Amino acid sequence: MSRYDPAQIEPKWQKAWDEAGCFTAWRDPARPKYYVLEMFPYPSGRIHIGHVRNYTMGDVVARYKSSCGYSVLHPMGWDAFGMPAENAAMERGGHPKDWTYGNIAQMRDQMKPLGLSIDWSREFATCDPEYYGQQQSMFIDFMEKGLVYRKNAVVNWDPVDMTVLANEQVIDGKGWRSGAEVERRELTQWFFRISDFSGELLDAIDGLKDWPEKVRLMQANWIGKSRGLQFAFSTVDAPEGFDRLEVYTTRPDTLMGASFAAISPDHPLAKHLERHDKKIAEFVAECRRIGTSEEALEKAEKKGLDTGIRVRHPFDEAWELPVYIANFILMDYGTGAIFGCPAHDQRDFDFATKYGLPIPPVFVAEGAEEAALTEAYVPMKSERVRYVRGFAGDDVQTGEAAVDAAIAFCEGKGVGRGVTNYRLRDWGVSRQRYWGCPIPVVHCETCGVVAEKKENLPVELPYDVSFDQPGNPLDRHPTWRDCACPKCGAPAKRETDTMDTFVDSSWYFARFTAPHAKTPTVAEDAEYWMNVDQYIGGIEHAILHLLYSRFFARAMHICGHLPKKAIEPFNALFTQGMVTHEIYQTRDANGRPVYHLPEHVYRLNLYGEDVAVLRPDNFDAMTDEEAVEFASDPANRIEIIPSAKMSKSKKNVVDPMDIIARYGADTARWFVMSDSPPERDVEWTAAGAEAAQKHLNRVWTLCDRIAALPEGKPGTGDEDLARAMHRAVNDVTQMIEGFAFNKAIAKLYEFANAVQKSDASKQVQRQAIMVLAQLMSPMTPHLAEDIWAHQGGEGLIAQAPWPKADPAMLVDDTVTLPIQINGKRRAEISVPKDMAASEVEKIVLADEAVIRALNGGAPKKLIVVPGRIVNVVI
RNA sequence: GCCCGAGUGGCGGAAUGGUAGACGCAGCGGAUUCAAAAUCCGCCGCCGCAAGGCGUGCGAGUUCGAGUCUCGCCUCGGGCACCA
Repeated sequence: MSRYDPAQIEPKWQKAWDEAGCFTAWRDPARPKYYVLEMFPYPSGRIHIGHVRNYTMGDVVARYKSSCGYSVLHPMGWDAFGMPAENAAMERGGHPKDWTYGNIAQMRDQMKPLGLSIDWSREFATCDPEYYGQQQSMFIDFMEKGLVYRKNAVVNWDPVDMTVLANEQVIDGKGWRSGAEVERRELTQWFFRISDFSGELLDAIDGLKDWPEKVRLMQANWIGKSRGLQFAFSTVDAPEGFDRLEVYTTRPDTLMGASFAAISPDHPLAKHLERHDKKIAEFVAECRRIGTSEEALEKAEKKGLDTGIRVRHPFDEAWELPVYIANFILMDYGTGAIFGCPAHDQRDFDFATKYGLPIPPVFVAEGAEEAALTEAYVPMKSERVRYVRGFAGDDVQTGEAAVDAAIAFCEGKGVGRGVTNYRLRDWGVSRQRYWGCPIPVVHCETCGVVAEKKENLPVELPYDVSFDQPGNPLDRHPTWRDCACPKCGAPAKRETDTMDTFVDSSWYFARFTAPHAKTPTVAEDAEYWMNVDQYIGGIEHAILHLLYSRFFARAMHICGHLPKKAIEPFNALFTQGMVTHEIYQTRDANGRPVYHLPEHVYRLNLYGEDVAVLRPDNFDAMTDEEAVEFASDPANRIEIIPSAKMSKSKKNVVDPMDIIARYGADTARWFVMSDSPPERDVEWTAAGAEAAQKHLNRVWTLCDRIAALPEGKPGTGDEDLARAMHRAVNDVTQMIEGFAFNKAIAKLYEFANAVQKSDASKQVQRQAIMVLAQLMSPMTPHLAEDIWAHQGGEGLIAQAPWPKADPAMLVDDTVTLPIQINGKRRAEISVPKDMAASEVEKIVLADEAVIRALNGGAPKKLIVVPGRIVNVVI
């Protein structure tokens, strides 16, 4: 009798696949292609269970499609630039490059034992000069096509560390290391013109049929198309050059409810005023301390300052409105100036209340009378309301109709024009950091901003940098910065900004089609492999990464790097849920949170209370009683924060390597695919691994037992087992196609139970176990190969064609119909599948439970849903 | 604050508007064993001896029939443009 020993069989079959070249992708004109891609990982150093879940899902699809006869491309790479490498260098010394490549090597070593069907010959990291050099080349192409430009933009500035901070590094308005109040500072930065594509990116969402509806909605909302009126107020008492104030509104129908005008602290008028007015300067400075994130701005207390300037209402010269500077107005949206209508906007209402401004209603609910408001009245735009201060359209109309009428009216009067606006802003790609793709540009005193010559690419990052001072090491590098102007040859300075890491991840999927080419892509490879047929990744990337990639694909097409068909690069998208874990927290002397890894925490249930303590050094030497006693002391307790997305910064990560070492990869794979639906978050618990292991053992034992049956052994129930087999093939296939892996696994449990209980002939049992192995092979490929070989299967299961269900074996002759009385199930009957409804009715009315319920009377109604259910209404 | 999503037994979860709880975990009972592990068989939403009643976050509604559809809430999670 053989034993299931993953430690022995897993390396064996991985070697067999390698030797057979099972996973090397090649252009095969004879077969349809299938490109399956999981979002590539950031090389943090260790894979976590979320990676295992993500890559196993992709692997199931890749292996399944390969069995179905497709020529499959399933590559892997590394999203390798970014802040953590620099943070590590600052905290622990060392170099970001060494840290990153060291991490990649470790993670590759951790991933390989999973037995993923990856074409490792295509692997690359975005920090490879071979990759980012091509990215620089495309940056230059984008410059030539006018897709790139420079403008001023604000960043978070830490005045103590003298460095730019990411939003993540700003905590409650303070720098994460220095604790200093963060300021906003303007820098000249590089931008991609994604907003030129707003309309197209929005319209094309309709074509993304195989994307989750919620992602399409989120993208549409992010792009944020709005129709409104842009017009200018004429100003009173404004400085020279500011005799007009342009505002944009999506509710021009509320113009008669205007109560004030407000401008962003970054508005040119505000900037002008702060130079001459101390109070304004102080207020604007206060606004700038809020930070740059939209979340911070929206959550901050709404404040404003009256500038003393007035504007004239466009319909009434005598009607003047005060102009405030307000901290919640975004310079990037519309014109950076608004008029406030407090009656119909809660934020404006709060503002008007705070500063004692009038709140005139423009419309009231249909049938209601005008009355003083205690909160803003904001009905749906599609709702009909009665206008009491309307000026265009009907008295009673929907908001939509009123907006259209108001725009038409204003255009007719020469007050502004209807415009379509988008919320989407241009993509700022400049980062004042070392560990990123250098922007391949040179600043020359005579020629200005000049693109580097392509033959000089890649502009490689210098290795000799130090992280002992804050700020960008490229800025203070002694020689790297100095260069010759590509145009005139005079001494010039390199751009020291590097690119946002989102740029790196916006085209890697295209690069995988020709990963080592001397151009960004190769036409025939892109033509054959694009698009990605199935993209799989976290829901947290639903907006930015996917939107940037959609833009990038268009830009690459414009520059001739992708075919037209690839401008929407991902045919189907699946967003997997996240693996969550609870968080363990203590606080340092300054009250700032400190997080702890689960492996350093002893977690137990103490008299019904969930308790966590940090494991003391001598924890392993403690007896259970001592450990409980230690945990009982409230002084040792640490805080448990409810389960959240696993993140390195919160340290709530678990190590899948332990599971692989202990149970083998197939168990880990089986486990992460079972139970939770793949699109849903799953909280990590260790309990299920044992169960998965047990089941795989059971399947192996079953295989062994069947192999040991005497040849030609007759049996009973051949037909039943054959039917169960065809049913399993049909169901599991459907469920894999539909990304319902947890349900596929439930079916596989059922089928395994059926095989185990069967006393069919050896021939049928053998067929059943081999089909079971095939159906399991996408999830547990090693075990499946071993069963296949044990039963004398031909070749590798990885290369065997996917089994097909015989439709004739799927139909049952009789069905069980539940009988409901007034919608509650009361009985059931078994009838031939095709029995006429009238026949069914007769049987139902003769049923004992029905007769009892009717109590001699006749039913009000009798509903027969053929093949499903019967409902008797009394 | 704004946008998006999710809530079903002790737990993870099944359920084209049609038998709520498939499948698994945990638990309970039994077989095997000197004993244990492993394995196998059975039970397993709640209340109730039973008949029966109640049950899908809360409150309404549509329907012969609602976990599923509509409206209003509550709670939790994701994103918010420099985290990746």
